[in-house]
Amino acid sequence: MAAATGHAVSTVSNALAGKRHVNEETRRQVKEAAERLGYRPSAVARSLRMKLSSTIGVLVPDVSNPAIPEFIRGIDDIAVREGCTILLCNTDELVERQVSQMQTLLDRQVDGMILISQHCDTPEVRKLLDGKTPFVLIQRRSSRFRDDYVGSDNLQGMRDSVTYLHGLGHRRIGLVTGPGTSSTAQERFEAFEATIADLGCDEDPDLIYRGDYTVEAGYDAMHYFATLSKRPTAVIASNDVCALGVQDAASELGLSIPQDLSLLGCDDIDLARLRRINLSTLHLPKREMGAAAAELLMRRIHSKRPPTPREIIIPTELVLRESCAAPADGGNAKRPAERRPLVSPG
Amino acid sequence: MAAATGHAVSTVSNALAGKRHVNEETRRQVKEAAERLGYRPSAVARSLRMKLSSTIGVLVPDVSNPAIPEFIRGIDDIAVREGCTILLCNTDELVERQVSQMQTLLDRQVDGMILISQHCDTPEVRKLLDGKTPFVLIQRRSSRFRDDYVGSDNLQGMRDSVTYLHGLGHRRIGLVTGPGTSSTAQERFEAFEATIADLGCDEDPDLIYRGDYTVEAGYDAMHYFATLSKRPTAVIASNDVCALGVQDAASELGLSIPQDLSLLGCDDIDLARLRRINLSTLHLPKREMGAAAAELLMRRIHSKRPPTPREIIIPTELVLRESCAAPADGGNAKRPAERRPLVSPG
DNA sequence: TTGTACGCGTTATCAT
DNA sequence: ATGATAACGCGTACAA
Repeated sequence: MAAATGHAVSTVSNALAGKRHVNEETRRQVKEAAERLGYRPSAVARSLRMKLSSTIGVLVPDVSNPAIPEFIRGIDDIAVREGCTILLCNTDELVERQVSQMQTLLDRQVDGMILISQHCDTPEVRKLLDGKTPFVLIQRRSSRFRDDYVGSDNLQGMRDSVTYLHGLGHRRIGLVTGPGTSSTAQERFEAFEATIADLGCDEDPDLIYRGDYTVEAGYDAMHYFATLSKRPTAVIASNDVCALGVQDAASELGLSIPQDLSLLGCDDIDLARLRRINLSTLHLPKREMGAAAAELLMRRIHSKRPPTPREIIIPTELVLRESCAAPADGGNAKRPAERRPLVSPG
Repeated sequence: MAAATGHAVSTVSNALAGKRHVNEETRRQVKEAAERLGYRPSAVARSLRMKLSSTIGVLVPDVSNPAIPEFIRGIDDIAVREGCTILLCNTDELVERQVSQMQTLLDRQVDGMILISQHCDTPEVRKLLDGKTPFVLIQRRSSRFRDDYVGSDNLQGMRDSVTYLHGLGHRRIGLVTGPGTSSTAQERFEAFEATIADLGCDEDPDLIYRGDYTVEAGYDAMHYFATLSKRPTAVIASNDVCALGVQDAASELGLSIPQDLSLLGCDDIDLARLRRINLSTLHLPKREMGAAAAELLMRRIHSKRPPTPREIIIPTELVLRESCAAPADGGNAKRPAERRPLVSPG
C-alpha cells in the first residue's frame, strides 16, 4: 500500500488515521489509493502494536437460555458505539470451562471482560482477574472483593415480592432459589427469609426448593411442592424461565393460576406479557444493565489510573399481571375470601 | 520470556507449541519457566504472523430474538472444539450495519464468517463476500450465487404443514410470511401457495399477511385476519415467536385455540412445549444447524483449494401438540356472521 | 510536512 | 537439537 502511493508508510498511516497533520493533497491521494485498492489497515497489527484490540470478552452460562441474550444486546449497544466487538463465550456454569475461556480471551488481548453470572471467587478465576485486564461483573459478585459490578436490587425486589403476596393474604409462600453459587440468588434468598420473618409468614424450610434458572428447576420444584401436606399458596420462582416451569407443572397437576396458586417470576422476559403466560414478575431492565456494565468497563479501559470499583444496583419493579390472587382460603382462613380485583399496569 | 530461560526465542516457541523436535530437558526447562512466569504466547502476534486468528465472525439480526441464540450455541459447540472464539455482531436487519460489521470482522482477520439470516445479495455485501475469507450462510441464501449454506427444508416443511391442516378439514388457511428479503420466508411462501393450490384450498390473497419474525407481526396479523369477512380457520405463522403473537391476539379477540382457530408455528422453540403455549410447530434443530454450518466453515478454512459449495438442507418435523383441531364448521367456512367482541389493544 | 527506523511477539527459514 | 534472523503490518519517536 505504501509503495502504491509513492508515500512513506507513516504518511499513509497518518493520512488514514488523521492523527498528524498531513497535506490535504497528500491525504486525498492516499485516500483515493486506499479506496481504489480496497486497502484497510490490519486490526491485528494495530492490536499488536497498541496492545489494545478494541475487543471485549463476554462470558455467559449459555446464550440459549432466554435469561441471557438481553444482557448481551445491551453490552453490544455500547460496544459498537465504542468501535468494539464482542467475543462471546459459553461456560455452562463449569469453572474449568470458564477458566480456559478467560485464558483464551486474555491471550487475545481483549481490552476487558464482562462476566455475566460467572464464578468470581474461585481462586483459579480470581488469579486471572487479578491481572491488569479490566472486567465488570453482572448479577454475580464476589463476597471477598470489591469489583465493578452491575446487579439488581435483590433485597428490595424480594421484599416487594413477598410483601405483595402477603398483602394478598398469602402466608405459606414457596421459593425456588437460583444456584447457590450466584450472589444474586443468595441475596434474594436471604431477603426472602428476612421478609417472611418480618411479616410473620410460615418459616417452613420445606417451602424452600433449591433450584436454578431453568424450566426444569421450576417444574421439579412445583412437583415437589405438590407433595407437601401443607402446600404453599404462592410460589416465587428464581426467574421467569423457572416460573414457566412452575406454570407447566401446575397445569399438569390441575392447579389453576392464580385461583389455586399464585406465581411470581423475576426478569420480565418479553414473553411474560403474553396473555397465555400472563406472569406477574419483577422487572429487570437487562439491556440497560448490560449497557451500564459496558459503560463501566469502558470507563476502566480508558482511564489512566484504575478507578475505585463501582457497584451499580438497578432498582426492580413489580409488574403485576394475572398470575397472583388472594389464596382460596383467604390465607389463614382468618380473612374473608374476598377477591381483590387485579389491575395490570400499563 | 526468551531471555528468562537463556534459550532462543525459536526454541521457546517450539518447546511450547511442540512443532519441532526439542530436547526433553530443554522443553522441561522452558515449560517450567513459562509456568513460573505465567507466560502465555500472544494470540495477537500469532495471528499477525500466521494470518489466522482462530476467530470466526457470526452475524445475526438480533441476539435477543429468541429464534437466534440456539444457532449461535450450535456454532460455538464446534468453535470451542476447534479452538476458535466467536465474534458476535447484531445487524438489526440493516444492510449498512451489516456491511460495516463485516468490514470490521475482515479487518480483524477472522478465519471465516457465518451469516445467520443476513442480506447476501446486496452488491455491497457481495463485494465483501467475494474476498478470500470463507463464509457460510444460514437460513437465507442467495438466488444468484452458490455458497455454503445450511437451511431447513422449507418446501417440504410447509407442504407438511398445509397438508396437515387440510387433513384436519381446514380450507381457509392464513399465512403470516417472514420478511421478503429472507429466502427461507420466500421458499415457504411459494410452497404455501403451491400446496394450497394442489389441495384445492381457498386461494385468497387476503389470507396472506406479510410480516416478519416478531411477536408484533403475529399480533398484527391476527388482528388483521379478524377483520376479514371470511376469516381463516387456521393460521400458519412465520415462526414460533410470531405464533405467540397470533396466540396473544387471539386471546384478546376471545378466540380459543384450537376450538376457534388452529395455529401452526415454526422452529419449536423450547417454550413451545409448555402446556400454556402448547404450540404445534415445525421442529427445526437449530443447534445442529449451527453446528453443521460451523463444520462447513471449518472444512473451508482448513482446505487448501476452495471446495465446491455445499448446501445442507435439514429436514423438518411436524411436532403435534394442541394448537390445531378440526374447524368448528367442518371446514367449509360457511359460518354464521356472528360477531365476536373485538377488544382493542392497549 | 514528510520520511526513516524501530519494536510489538510470534513463527518460518536457514544455518549451525 | 538449537540459535540467529527475517518477516507479519502497524504506530510512533525522531530526524530531515
